[in-house]
Amino acid sequence: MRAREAAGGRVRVQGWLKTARHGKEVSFLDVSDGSSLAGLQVVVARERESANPEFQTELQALRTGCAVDVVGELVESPAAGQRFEIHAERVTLIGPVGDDYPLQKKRHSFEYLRTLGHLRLRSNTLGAVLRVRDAAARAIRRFFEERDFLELHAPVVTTLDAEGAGSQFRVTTLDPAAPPRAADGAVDWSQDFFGKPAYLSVSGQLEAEIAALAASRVYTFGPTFRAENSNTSRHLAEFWMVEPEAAFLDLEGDATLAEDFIRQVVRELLERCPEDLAFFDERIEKGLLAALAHVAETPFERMTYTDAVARLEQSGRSFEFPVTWGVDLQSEHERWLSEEHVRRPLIVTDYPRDVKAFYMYLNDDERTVRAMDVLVPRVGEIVGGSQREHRADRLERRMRDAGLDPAPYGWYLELRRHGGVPHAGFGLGFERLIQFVTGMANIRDVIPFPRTPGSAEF
RNA sequence: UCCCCGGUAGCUCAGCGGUAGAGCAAUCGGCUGUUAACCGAUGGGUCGUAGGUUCGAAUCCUACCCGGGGAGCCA
Repeated sequence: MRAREAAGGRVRVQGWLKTARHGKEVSFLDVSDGSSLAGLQVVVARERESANPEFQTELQALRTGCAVDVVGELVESPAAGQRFEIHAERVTLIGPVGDDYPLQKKRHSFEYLRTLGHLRLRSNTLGAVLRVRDAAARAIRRFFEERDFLELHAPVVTTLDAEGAGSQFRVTTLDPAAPPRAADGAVDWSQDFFGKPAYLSVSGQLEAEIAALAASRVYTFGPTFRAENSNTSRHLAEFWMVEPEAAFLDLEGDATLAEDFIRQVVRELLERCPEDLAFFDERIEKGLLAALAHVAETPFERMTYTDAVARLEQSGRSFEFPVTWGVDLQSEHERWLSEEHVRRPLIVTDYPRDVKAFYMYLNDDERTVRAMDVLVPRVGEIVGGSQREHRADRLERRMRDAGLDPAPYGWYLELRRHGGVPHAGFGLGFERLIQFVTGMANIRDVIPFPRTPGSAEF
């Protein structure tokens, strides 16, 4: 249905009615097949159908939600509101709707639409989200392809315990009512499908490190699972994550990669989804287009954690959680920094060692690690990444300091002992990126089928 | 998981101790090259669930369920 350059010729359109306006002599149907925000206006002159008595009754049934098949001539529209329209020669009602069709030709609340997971994708907003998601996914793959990153298919089921990435969903085939038990009464996981406890992956990072130390540059793009009981507009139990990992890359290069990545994806979306983004700008978040253009054109701000803390302390603002060096930045701190202080995306680097994961590269000051977060206005943290600790002795010491048993991570240490090199990567929450570029307030409305605590429809 | 707010017609909401309302949708009719069209009429609700207070509860109290906002955790 994407608009053609010129009128003329016989065309066929199959889709669903957004709205129907019936007059005495003429009916107007707005047909959409979901390929674009704007539908196509179909003009049905009643006299043309007068030879078909059945059509008179069928026309009555044409209303919002119906599926139709239209054949007619594409002509320039005489009226304002659309460039082209179809003068119908034949309109066939393929799928009628009942009186109780729940989507109306008016604005619905997103809360209500969430109760209609099987129909909400037909709404303007969710349809636009679907198209922007698709365009963003393509832009992401294009970005990495241009930079010679291999797409790595990391496993969804894992037996790794990825420290610090939240609690995991267990994967098991054991009978929950009567699992096999060892002599001491504990569940005997050796009899489970994989012979040991298994989980849905919370991150592909560790596998990506393995691959990066073989193929230099890789990225994963796939679903990720967190069993955290998080009830916010920014968290899902199942979400998509992009995780590049590159050998011979330090933190500065990692931050540059993240910045180039976000700016290129935004730039491409501005080029490829102008209609949908204009809709979000008008209906969802005023000023969105200007903000995105600003992101595409302006370099991100960068500062160290230490610097960020100093600026927060000098801000004169009273925060609910006081700022002191050594504690992680709170949401309110991140928001002040990106939304009010620098007013654009911001990369904070070199966080205190104790607030970050054990695998991050320890700086010479022994107090901070080579970590970075990309903070964007409105959404907050969109990227978290680091240069990884590639020095085996330091890595093992940090595991012990963190209270971890190095034994299960033997392979991880071995990767460093055999041809280890400096390497770095980051994780980007795909849905948060979509929130950022669409202005959608709730993450549940930027994924077709959201999974959250207590909710997993379809 | 914690704090706050809310569940009244299909949808969005008003009513906040005295027996249920509006707009939109639906149904019927009218009008119109219309644009979330417009005009008129009609139908439609055991007021989230269960208890309690009261002569009387949508309205006050308690518990639970569901939804939203914020926080924590993080992407």
